Amino acid sequence: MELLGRDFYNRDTVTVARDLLGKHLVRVLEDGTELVCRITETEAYVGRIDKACHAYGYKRTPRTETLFAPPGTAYIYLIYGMYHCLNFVTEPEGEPSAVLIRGAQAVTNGDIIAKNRFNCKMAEMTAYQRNNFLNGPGKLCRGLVLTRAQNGLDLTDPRGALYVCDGPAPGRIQAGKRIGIDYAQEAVDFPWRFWPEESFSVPPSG
DNA sequence: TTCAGGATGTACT
DNA sequence: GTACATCCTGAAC
Repeated sequence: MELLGRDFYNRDTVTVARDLLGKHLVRVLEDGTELVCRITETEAYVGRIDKACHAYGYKRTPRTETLFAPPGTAYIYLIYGMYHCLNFVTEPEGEPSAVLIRGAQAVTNGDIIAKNRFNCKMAEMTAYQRNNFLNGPGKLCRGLVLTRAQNGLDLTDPRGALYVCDGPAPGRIQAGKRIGIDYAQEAVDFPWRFWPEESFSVPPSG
């Protein structure tokens, strides 16, 4: 599969969010094990105009510094004290924008991902666990062993611990409002959340 | 199947 | 001190 390079991320954030659906996210563990997932849900965050973005209005803090990095950088932060969220930085360096990866499906080494999530093999998961495997940003990071230790990684380095490759193109793409940003005033209604029609019959609740 | 509540710690006011 | 781009559990239906 073809590695996505800097040019892929150096574009309009909403476009990148749509184009990431179906792509293969590759996480290389310390021992060389490759965990591969197909991206099934994304959200766009655009600091220039978006009150839901941590760097709205170009606000620079130690946490948001990664959002000002070059496109193709991983932005990972801690949320609610115990979970992590994975984002890909987009647009030219200095434009604080990113795509949140909200959901995925296991492609390879599913048993290792299942062990990280539920401490069991995929075949041993309950029906409830199968339906709630990687369908949320915190769940995805848990399954792929992503924490703030991976914040700032270069996604365009094929020898790095995290990168993205081409994948099977999705069919029709659906759009909707973003999740968990009720504080963001007019931005709560921006239809910047995307998922392939075939992934869900109705918009997932989170 | 849905829902309320709690866990938990960092960033920022 | 307050808010937070979340998730899990257990109870009610």
